[in-house]
Amino acid sequence: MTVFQPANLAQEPVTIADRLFLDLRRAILEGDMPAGKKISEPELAGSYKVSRGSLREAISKLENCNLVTRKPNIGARIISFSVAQLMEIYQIREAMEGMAARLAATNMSTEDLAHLSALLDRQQETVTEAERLQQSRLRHDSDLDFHFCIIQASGNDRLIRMLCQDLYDLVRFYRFRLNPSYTPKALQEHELIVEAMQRRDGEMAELLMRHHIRASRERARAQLETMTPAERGQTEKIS
Amino acid sequence: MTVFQPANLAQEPVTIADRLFLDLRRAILEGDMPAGKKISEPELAGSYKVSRGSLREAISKLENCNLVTRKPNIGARIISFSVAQLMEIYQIREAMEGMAARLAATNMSTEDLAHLSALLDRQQETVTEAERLQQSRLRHDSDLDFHFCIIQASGNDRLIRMLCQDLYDLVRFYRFRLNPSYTPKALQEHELIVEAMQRRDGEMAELLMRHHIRASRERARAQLETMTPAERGQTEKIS
DNA sequence: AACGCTATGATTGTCAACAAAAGCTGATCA
DNA sequence: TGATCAGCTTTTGTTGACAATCATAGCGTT
Repeated sequence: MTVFQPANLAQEPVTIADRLFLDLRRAILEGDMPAGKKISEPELAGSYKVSRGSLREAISKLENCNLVTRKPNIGARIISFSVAQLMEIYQIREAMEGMAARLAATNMSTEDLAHLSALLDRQQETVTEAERLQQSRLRHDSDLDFHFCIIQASGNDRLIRMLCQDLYDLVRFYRFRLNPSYTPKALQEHELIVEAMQRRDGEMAELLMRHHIRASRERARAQLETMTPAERGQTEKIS
Repeated sequence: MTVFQPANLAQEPVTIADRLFLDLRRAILEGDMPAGKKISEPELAGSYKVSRGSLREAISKLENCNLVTRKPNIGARIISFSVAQLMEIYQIREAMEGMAARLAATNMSTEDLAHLSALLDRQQETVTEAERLQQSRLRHDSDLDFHFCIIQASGNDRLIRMLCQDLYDLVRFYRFRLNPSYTPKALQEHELIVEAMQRRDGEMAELLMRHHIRASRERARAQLETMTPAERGQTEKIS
């Protein structure tokens, strides 16, 4: 089995609650439902033409993905945005993806490594192309692909689930709203990581991955500080 | 707020599904429900005197804790036991708790550090006492307390939640069934970690924590290999 | 005018019945 | 004898109605 599968671990939804969960998740991630908004069960159930029971099950799944929070007898609401939380996520990714890179360095098959390297080459071309088209989302997606590949190659199933299912939904949530600038530097860091993995140097791969994520965190922080208060206002924590 | 609160983050359950969730979780963790067993909704709902709706909500919460798995149209079952999965958990803890120790080294208040040091002293006494009474569970609980304190002191709320809510239920699940021997060596390693934190040396605290968890993993692995096939048979993966 | 209390409306939690799917039993046929 | 399929049973998914809880607005009191 190769690790090069689409980032969307798309298992065909068989149940109504499942389909609803996927729809709602997409809506939240892509900003169709504003961050921090309270969820009205009767209203949502009506607009999606499902019963409240199925909706509650879908909401429960969203809670697993950390995309909504629920309080007893009060209700659910979309998570709200905070810079502090984004920094926390970067810290966790630093630790976990560092470990993933270490494991991937020894576990990844040579052909998968070749594919990963090819992916980077394509990205190099895409960067200039995307730059021209102003399609930053293109670059972001390929950035996510890179990280997904390495995580998948770690071989640690639980690590994969914790990252891909639990944490990366949050990453997408923030990424969509921040639309961070994606510097060529990040691509260089990616290449260094792959080179270490090609040398099967797990220790170095981990160090480089941690450095890369820490650097990304600082780039995001710097970008946030340049944003106008108005831009941040929409996204600031609502509590 | 001090980090020295009971490991059971006990918020009084207000809803039936909540209370049921806590009951079931305890039952699973303490082995009242055998690992790998299929959950019959009508049966469980009957024995706990609740409706299937509430039960399903509780099961959904158990799924979040990674204590049960659910397949559509087939049902839920208690997670089953596998050595490979236990090793995976140790790897994740190595990465995440290492980061927690690094953060705690700079965040922890001096008085909390003093408390932690005192906790270790008490454990030192308790070890001999427990040794005499053959109450290995005593030692394990205090081991968990140690790790909980450092995680809580990291200050990273999401890291705390991912570890304390998601991963440590699994740790307890395995710990109850393996009943691992708790060597004095582990206590020494704990002391080294605290000393590094007292020096506010986050880098070293992380290294020592990672070393400690890696060593614990190898101790667990070694102990597993000495177990008879019969002992392991009850706990082996049922698939 | 400000604070607290009460009644009302809306929302969430809970339940039991219905529909659909999976698993099993036993009969049939090669 | 063995496999296959039909029909039945059991289990899960889904729904709408009922009960409990929370938020709000209006009133009265200090």
